[in-house]
Amino acid sequence: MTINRAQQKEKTRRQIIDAAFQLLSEERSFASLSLREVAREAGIAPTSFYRHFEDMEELGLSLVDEGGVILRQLMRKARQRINDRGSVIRISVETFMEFIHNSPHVFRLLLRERSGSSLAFRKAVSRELQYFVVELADYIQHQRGHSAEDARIQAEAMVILVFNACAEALDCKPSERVQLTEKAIVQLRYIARGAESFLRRRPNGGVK
Amino acid sequence: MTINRAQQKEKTRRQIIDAAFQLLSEERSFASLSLREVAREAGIAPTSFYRHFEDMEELGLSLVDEGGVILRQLMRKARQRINDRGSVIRISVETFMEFIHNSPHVFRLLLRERSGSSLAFRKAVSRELQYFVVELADYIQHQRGHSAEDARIQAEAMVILVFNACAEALDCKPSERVQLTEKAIVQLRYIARGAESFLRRRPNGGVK
DNA sequence: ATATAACGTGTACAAGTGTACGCTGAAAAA
DNA sequence: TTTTTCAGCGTACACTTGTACACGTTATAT
Repeated sequence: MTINRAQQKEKTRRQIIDAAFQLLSEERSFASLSLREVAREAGIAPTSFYRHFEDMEELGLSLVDEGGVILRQLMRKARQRINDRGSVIRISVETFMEFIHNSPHVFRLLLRERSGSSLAFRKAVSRELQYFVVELADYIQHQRGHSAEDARIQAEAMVILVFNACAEALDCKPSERVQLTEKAIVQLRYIARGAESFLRRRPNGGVK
Repeated sequence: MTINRAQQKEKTRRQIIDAAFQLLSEERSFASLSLREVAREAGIAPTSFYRHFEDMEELGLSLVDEGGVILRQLMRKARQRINDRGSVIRISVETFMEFIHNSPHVFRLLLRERSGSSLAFRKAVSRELQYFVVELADYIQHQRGHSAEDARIQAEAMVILVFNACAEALDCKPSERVQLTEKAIVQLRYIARGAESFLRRRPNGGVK
C-alpha cells in the first residue's frame, strides 16, 4: 500500500487549497489570511507550505484558477441548457445564481479579488470573466446578427450586471434572491432590446 | 495665539483620516492597514489613535462617509450640468470619470469596500451609491414617464455599469479612458432605449 | 487661583507573523 | 543494496501587531 509520492504531494496541495477556501468565509478576505493560519487549517507545519507555494500570492492565484475552472464548467452547462430550451438571458442569470448557491466561497473570492488590491489578482479574475463575455458575445453576434464589437459591448454589460446581482444575492436570504434574479433578467432584456433597437438587426447597422 | 482644544482635536482627526487615505494606494486595501501604521503616517503615537476612534472599523466607516460627501457634491454638480445642457447619460458617466481622476483614493476605497469582507462597510457604500440611484431614477421617472419601480431598475443598472467602467479605468492609462467612457455611454443608451421600447412611454406600460 | 478634563506620550507585554535552517524518514533512483 | 531526493517537521529569530497603563501638559471650567 505504498502510495505514490507525487500523489501524496498533490493531496497535501489540495488540503492547502481547501483550507484556504474554508477560511474565506463571509467575513474574511484572502488578503487577511496568514500563511500560518492556512497551514494550521490544512494540518501541516507552517514551513511545509513552501513545499507547495512560493508565497501566499501564488496560492491566491491558484484559488482564482480553481474558481475559473468551476466557472467554465458552469458555462458549458449553461450553453447546453440554452441549446436545449432557449432564453439565453434567463438561463445565464439562473446559472450564475446556481453558482453562488453551490460555491459561495469560490464566488466570493472572485468577487473580492476582482476589485482587490493586487493587480495580478484583478487581471486573473478579469481573464476568467472574459471567457463568459466571449461566449455570450459570440451567441449574440450570431443569433442577433450584430457586429463583433457591438455584441461584445452588450455581453460585457450583461456579465457585469449578472455578476453584480449575484454579489447582492450573497447578502440576501434565498427567498429574496428570486427578486434579484428577476430584476437582473429585466435589466439584461433592456440591454438586448436597446441594442436591437439601435442596431436595427443589421450586421453593421451602427454608426461604424 | 492659544488655539481652541476642540479645533486641535479636529485637526488631529483630519490627520488620521488623511493618513489613511494616503496609505490606500493602488496596492493596499483598508483591511491591510494597521492601526500603528496609520498612526505613524499621521505623526501621532499609536495609543493616541484611540482618542479619536474606537478602532480601525470606526475609522473605516468615517472614510466611507467622507467618500459619500464627495460623491454627493459630485452629484449636485452633475445635476447642475444636466439642467444646463442635457444628456443625462453622457454627463453622468463623465462626472464619474472626473471623480476617479480627482480622487482616485476615495473611489478605490468605495470600490473595494463595496465587495469587501465587512458587512457594515458594504452597507455603508451601498447606501452612498443609493443616493445616486435615487437621483437618477427620479430623473428617469419624470423625464421619461416610467413608473418608479421601472425607473429604479434602469437607474441601478446604469450606476453599476458606470461604477464598473470607472473601476476598469483605474487600471488604464488616461488615453484609454476615453474609450471606456464611450463604451459605458453606449451601454447606458442601450438600457434607456431598451426600457423605452419595453415600456412604450406609458407611465405604467409594463406587464403589471 | 485652583481643579478638572482630556489630548497626547512612552513603556510594556502577550500574541501573531514570515521565513531561515537543519533534521528525519521514506520513496525513488542508482 | 546503496544512494539520492524531498515532503514535512521543529526550533529559532526578528519583526509587527493591538492595547493596557501610568504619566505629562495644558485648555477649560469652577
